Amino acid sequence: MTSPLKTHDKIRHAAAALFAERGYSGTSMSRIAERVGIRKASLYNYYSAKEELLLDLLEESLQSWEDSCRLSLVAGGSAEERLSGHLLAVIDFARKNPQKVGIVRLAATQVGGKLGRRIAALIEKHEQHSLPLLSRFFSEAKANGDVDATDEDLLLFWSVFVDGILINQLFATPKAEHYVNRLPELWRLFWRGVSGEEPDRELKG
Amino acid sequence: MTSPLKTHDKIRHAAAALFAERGYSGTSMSRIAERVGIRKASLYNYYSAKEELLLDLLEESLQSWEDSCRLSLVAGGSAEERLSGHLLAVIDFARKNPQKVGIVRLAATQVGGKLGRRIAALIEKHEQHSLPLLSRFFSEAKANGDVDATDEDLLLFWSVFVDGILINQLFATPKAEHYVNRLPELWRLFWRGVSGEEPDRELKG
DNA sequence: CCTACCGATCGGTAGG
DNA sequence: CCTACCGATCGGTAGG
Repeated sequence: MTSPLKTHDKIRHAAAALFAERGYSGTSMSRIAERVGIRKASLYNYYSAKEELLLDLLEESLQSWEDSCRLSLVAGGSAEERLSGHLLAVIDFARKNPQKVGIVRLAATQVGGKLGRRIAALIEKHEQHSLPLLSRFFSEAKANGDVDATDEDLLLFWSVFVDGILINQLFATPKAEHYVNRLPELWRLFWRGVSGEEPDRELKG
Repeated sequence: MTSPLKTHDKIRHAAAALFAERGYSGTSMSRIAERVGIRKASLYNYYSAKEELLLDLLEESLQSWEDSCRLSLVAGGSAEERLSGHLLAVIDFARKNPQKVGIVRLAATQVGGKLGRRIAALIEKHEQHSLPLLSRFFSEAKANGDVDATDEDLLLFWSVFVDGILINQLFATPKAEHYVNRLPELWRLFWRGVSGEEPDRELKG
């Protein structure tokens, strides 16, 4: 019973796909319009400029990513269970929404100019929601003796670990499944690093 | 006694800086020429097309990266010393050559079309030099009991770790120094993950 | 949502 | 290494 997409949503989908594939400058408004099946000028009924279209997509990508991953971290269970659950949520989101991750990656690399500054501000705004949550998680885990390092180092190691997985999943596209299949092993090495001990149970995806 | 740069080198420097900042499509041949101080048409005495310019820069970046990091892995010392030395070499190269790393990142994201295929082929060619070296390192380390995981998992965990650090260093540019200062702590967590034991000595950059 | 159009700029070539 | 130029396309607007 899926109703046909409204034009505005078709624009979002077409633009997300093209931006993620070809980059911001590499994607023209005409090509987006062509994929939607309308004329370029009609796009300007929905967005006043190409820049606004990208920022709308970025905002939505960041928001839905945050929404998909926040809960897992504050759910019940041991620190190990909660953090591994969070990892699975992040990876799962990236697998199911490669274009949204692509938009975030694209935006993050667009550092120059006014557009770059607006993007940086948007990303920072969202980090102010997600980082404190992680920070609190690690301090509690440390207080409980579940992990063995300062909160700051744990947060850093976590960022490195997650970003590294995402990058490898995103770039080595033909081998992306390979990485996902190896998550339990990667998790074992990661958890041994942060806790100094073997994980209690194997990660299951 | 640094002699003035020849035009060809000026072109390479200007193009690398602009590509790294603005991306491939976001950088025009006129702008490159402008920064060099010549006319756009003159660029075509050095490169037959914009595409060739990017590929030349990419080849050179990959080659000099490889040259800077290969030795550290096959030097003398314990497995821990060699791998941590290799990590320092990689990070140090990235710090000193942000534009070269930027070119590689840019190129890796350019997946579509004929250009994307040529880039992928170039990157794959270079991986055929570097990956076997790492692979052999991990198998020997495992045979010696220095690490505790399969070679394949170690290689994967290593890639994730290094790429994660590079990404965080590249993107969170204002805080890049912060990451570099935390390398010893990150290394400790990483090494505990791969070996199951505390490192013998602190990493020194 | 369209046709018709704007000035600017794109990558690249001719010819010297 | 230059001037002069090419056709194509860019983001965006006017007006309906």
